[in-house]
Amino acid sequence: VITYNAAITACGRGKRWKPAVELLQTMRTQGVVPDTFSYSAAISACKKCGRWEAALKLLREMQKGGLGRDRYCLNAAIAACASAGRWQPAVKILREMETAGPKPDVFSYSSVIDAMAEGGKLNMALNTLLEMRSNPARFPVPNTVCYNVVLKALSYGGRWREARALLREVAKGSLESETPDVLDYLSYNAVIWGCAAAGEVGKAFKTRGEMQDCGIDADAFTYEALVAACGMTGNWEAAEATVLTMPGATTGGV
RNA sequence: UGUAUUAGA
Repeated sequence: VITYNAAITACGRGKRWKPAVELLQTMRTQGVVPDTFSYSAAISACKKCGRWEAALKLLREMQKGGLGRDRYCLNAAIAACASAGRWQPAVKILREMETAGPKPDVFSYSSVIDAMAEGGKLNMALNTLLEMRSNPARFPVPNTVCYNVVLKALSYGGRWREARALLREVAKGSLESETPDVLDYLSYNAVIWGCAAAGEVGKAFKTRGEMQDCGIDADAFTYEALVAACGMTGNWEAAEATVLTMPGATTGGV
């Protein structure tokens, strides 16, 4: 079984959902019974290819076969809906988990928030995040991924002010409580891109400064955003100056 | 052996 499961996972990594699903059938003809590991890997393979319906079908198949559906399978199914922007089935699975178990974890919520964001329900995604934060007795504490999903959606949805406000609020909060940083380079890059895309060059650079202040290194994606922002306003001198601040810029030749 | 953001070309 473990060998088959590893093969299904490998199909997923290669974005080959069909062979992944077919392997489940192959197992049975070989007298090997697929387990929850097999299904979570196969559902995830569907997710990687945008096949949310195939993913939900596998979930139904598990139930029909009397195989208990665990968190991994349900979370993978929510993620499959998220990648395809189908927020409604994602929410439905989450609600079922809330009422009938297994109790949703932070993976379930980050995925469902992503589903809302990808499905254009940005306010719903934001509210879910805020709800998690305000009710730690009922919900898992939102982690980096939960914030990143919302920050990215706000940023790329043109709501860079809110994205920056949330970013700064979270940064301040983790500073005050001395908790390890919840934000990472993805959080900052998303907001920097959001500012850049809106032509808010100053805010983009300011956000990069805050990124440095909390010890996160700018990467190629960060510089790309900053240069794009300068380019948008036609400020080629600033763009060039930014390029020259990149590590290795003076040794790589320009 | 299995699940979430990982980028906007």
